[in-house]
Amino acid sequence: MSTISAQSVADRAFAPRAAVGLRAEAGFEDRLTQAPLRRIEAKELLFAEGDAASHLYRIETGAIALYTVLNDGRRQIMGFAYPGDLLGLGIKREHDMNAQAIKPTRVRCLSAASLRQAAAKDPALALKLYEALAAELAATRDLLITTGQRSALERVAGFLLAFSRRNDRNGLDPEAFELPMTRTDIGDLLGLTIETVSRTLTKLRSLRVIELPRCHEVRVRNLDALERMAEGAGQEASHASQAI
Amino acid sequence: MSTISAQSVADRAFAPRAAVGLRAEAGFEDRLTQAPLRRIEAKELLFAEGDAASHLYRIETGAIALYTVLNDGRRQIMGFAYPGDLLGLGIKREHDMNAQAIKPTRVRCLSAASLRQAAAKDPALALKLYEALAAELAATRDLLITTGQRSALERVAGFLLAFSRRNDRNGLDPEAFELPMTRTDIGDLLGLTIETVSRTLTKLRSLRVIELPRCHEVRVRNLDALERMAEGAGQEASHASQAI
DNA sequence: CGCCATATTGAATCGATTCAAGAAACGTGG
DNA sequence: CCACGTTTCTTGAATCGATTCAATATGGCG
Repeated sequence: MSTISAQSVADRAFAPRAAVGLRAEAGFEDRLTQAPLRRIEAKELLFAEGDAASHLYRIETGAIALYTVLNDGRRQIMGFAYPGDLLGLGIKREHDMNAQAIKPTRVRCLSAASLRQAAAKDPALALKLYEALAAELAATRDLLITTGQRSALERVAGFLLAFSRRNDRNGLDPEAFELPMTRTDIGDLLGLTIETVSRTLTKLRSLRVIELPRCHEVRVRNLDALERMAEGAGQEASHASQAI
Repeated sequence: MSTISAQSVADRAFAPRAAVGLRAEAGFEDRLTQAPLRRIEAKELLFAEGDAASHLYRIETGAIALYTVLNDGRRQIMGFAYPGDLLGLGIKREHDMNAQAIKPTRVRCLSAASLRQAAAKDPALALKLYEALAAELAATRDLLITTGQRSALERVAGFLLAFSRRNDRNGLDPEAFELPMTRTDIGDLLGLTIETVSRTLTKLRSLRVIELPRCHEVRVRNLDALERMAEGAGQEASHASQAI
């Protein structure tokens, strides 16, 4: 559910994929370390809808929200990008979304034109970009399942769980993390109002599943319960997985 | 909203993209016309979740639903694929979705392994695959906005509008089309129940926006109104697009 | 310290769902 | 070709989960 995150999808990916990635890694990583670094303040836009899609970005530190806005102001966040994630993978000449930092952020900027040229000559690089795009698609599909099918409790539980799992992958504490975004951001990601997000967090707290020392700080008290709630163990006797 | 459809996204794409596509078109099209044709009955699966992702498919005739099923049976349709659309664009070794024909369908089958090899040597082909994947991502994002932000009326109106526009692109009547899928399918795409889909269609009919000669046959009576409803002109005085 | 953003909580409402009953459409076999 | 059974669709009534509106509370920051 953390979306956009190539890492978050790695969970479900297969070993050979990583192996292929390694060959390309060298050249691509070189390219990135040489790429200019850009600093963005919280709330500043990295790019906006309609801007020329001149660069591919990689988040170094911080976090960025990707979103579109409907003509009446409703906003759908497509995902949050965290360190290591790539932004701007499309093939369009202009961005069709807004990318806004939700905290001070640093990104590496690669020229889209030269990257495209390089990819035409280097199949390993091309494959790497293809994989990154496929990962973004997988993350978007995850979120689609969430907004299309899940209850508020499942959405919020799943959202929190994604932080726990990301921490786990990164060797950090899977039972304590910070929410860098506002309740409004969470709501606009999950298709809920800010009030519902707040109420649902309160409910998880009163169920002793999480603690909220501060409103942007989460401590997981019962990871199993959180996982069950994300899967829809709201109240009903859990339907046997594949039983008839 | 018709999702997955490379065509449906072409609307929003830019001229140079098509130009680039043309060069690759020749080789790719050759490859496809030589590829074996497979016939699938209605309700038959082209592939299922967990199957080896051995092939890339292109729909020749018919229609296919792409979906995932949650452990408790809820189903999210990610999109419908129509003639010309590509299926199986991922990089994973196994499919992470089900592809089920919703009417008798014919598909061309390309070996994923050989295609991958060819793409490594032919940047134009690689770009074509990349574009197709980007189109699928764009379509999925559209659907995410729909399920995340829109009301039942907006969802159904937008869904119908996609058929109208597809017909328009194909030189067919934009005011008459057939719905190849069931109400259940529509509901599982849009994140609504079958009853809500039915009621909403009835509402559009009683508002004289559409006619339903048969339940799988739609005639648009007021395209403007349908477009307005898809954009959220439910009842409120439509907010000026970009006004402050 | 005090202010403005953000977050929480409550009460009333509303849109969509659920449960339930028919109606229509479809396919199949007589 | 019609009758039948089955599936799909429609419609109604009651319910429920999430939203809306409104009133505090909290907290980050100048």
